[in-house]
Amino acid sequence: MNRIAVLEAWTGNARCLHCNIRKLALFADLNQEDFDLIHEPIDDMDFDAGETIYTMTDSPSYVYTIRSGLVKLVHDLANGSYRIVRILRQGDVAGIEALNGKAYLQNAVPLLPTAVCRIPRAEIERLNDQSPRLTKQLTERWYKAISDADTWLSELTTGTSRRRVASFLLYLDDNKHSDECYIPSREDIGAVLAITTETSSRIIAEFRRNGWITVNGNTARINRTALQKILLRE
Amino acid sequence: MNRIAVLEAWTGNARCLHCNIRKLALFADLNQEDFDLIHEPIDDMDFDAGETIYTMTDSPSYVYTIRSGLVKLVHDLANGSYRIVRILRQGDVAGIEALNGKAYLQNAVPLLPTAVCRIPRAEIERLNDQSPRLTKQLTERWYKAISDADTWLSELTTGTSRRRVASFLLYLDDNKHSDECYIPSREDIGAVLAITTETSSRIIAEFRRNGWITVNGNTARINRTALQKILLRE
DNA sequence: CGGATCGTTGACAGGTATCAATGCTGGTGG
DNA sequence: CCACCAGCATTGATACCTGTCAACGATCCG
Repeated sequence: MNRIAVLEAWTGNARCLHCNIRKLALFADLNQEDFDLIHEPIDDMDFDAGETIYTMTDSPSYVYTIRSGLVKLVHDLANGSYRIVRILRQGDVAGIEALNGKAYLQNAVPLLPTAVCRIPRAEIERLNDQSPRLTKQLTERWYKAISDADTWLSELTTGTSRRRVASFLLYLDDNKHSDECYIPSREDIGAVLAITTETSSRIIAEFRRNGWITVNGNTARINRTALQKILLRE
Repeated sequence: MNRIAVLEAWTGNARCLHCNIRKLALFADLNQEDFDLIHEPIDDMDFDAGETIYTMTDSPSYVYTIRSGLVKLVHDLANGSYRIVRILRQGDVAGIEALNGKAYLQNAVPLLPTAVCRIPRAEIERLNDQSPRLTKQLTERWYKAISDADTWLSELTTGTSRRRVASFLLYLDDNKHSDECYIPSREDIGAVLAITTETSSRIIAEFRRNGWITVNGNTARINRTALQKILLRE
């Protein structure tokens, strides 16, 4: 089960108003008046890697904004394996599909220690009804979800597995915070790219031998030029 | 270039109110009052198979509701090939990402003669601001787009190509109108499943020889039980 | 009737999955 | 503190699958 630390209950609007990632977040455009409409608490929560933020069988009552960390969206398959359909990072929204009220479409699992703020669906609906300032951000989030899904579908599942790994590494590198980017386990890389663990391991190892990436635990430094050349060929 | 037949300009709200697919469409929940808010014309348009409804380079000024027919969303790749990221049918919305104002994410191309109604983005934004009755349908459409994208990503790009073809045929059969379902060209099947034209041809031919599908031009009758058995194995 | 387009099939090379074994590393308990 | 263990990464051998290149058949249409 998950270790969930509710750091503090939301009691006023000060914390949202002064949130240090607010310009990235769903509530970016809201003003004082909007925050006064919020009734239920918005909780900050911390998760360790491998815990579960939500699963497909949970009641879709919350939307999560990622304050820090990295989260994979995992779709379980009938045969017991799984696919990773997206990776979310700071400022991204997880579980936006809860707004439709049907169900979460995947399980959300942190790849790294991750901090989120958990927003009740009812509050988003109230705000959206009563304030015009949330609509734009919501549209933006839906758009990003589809855009990412379509990009993954068309770019990361096309071509040889070397091409896919190179493409995925470049994607991870695009989203890095520091000079090194996070590298998932070989099994997770396989689940993103629809290849086996062994194949992803072989290719990562080959890239290391070629000097195209320098792996350091679960991070790596990446030679973008070398990897981009593969995209052109394969 | 496309042959676009504007059947008639929208001059009142009678046509939308009495639209025979309205209960399926984006405007399902709107009332007389809402329709009175509409200023710009909503045009009915007919397209032949292979024409273009919109492309990624078009200004994202319209959202399209599909009245009849079948539409593929085509993502062009850098190397000249393409991937089909979704197939839309009656009641579905094409180009919902226009609401964010950035760009269409794919090209929309009919697989069959297709009738659409073309709704200016500005009208949807006006209605969404001034009436609460569009929000639910819009959320529903965003949800469906993501749900479909994630399902395609996780189900149709996983496993052997026989498994993928079987899975895709079952998907097509789920959405059929009559007792036969539409079968795309072998090249398009390949673009959906990330396999080559030859491989999809071989597999379809094999399924025919096995009696699991009966192809008739671009439609087919499908033995669901036989194909479902493949999904369990591969 | 020819030509164009699409579907089918063959041969073969190359890529990937599978099965299996061996390192590697971080954490745990004696 | 160190041996051990569990989990992950790596690598090898091999069979199978898929892409590639090529040829041929089927169908439609001018």
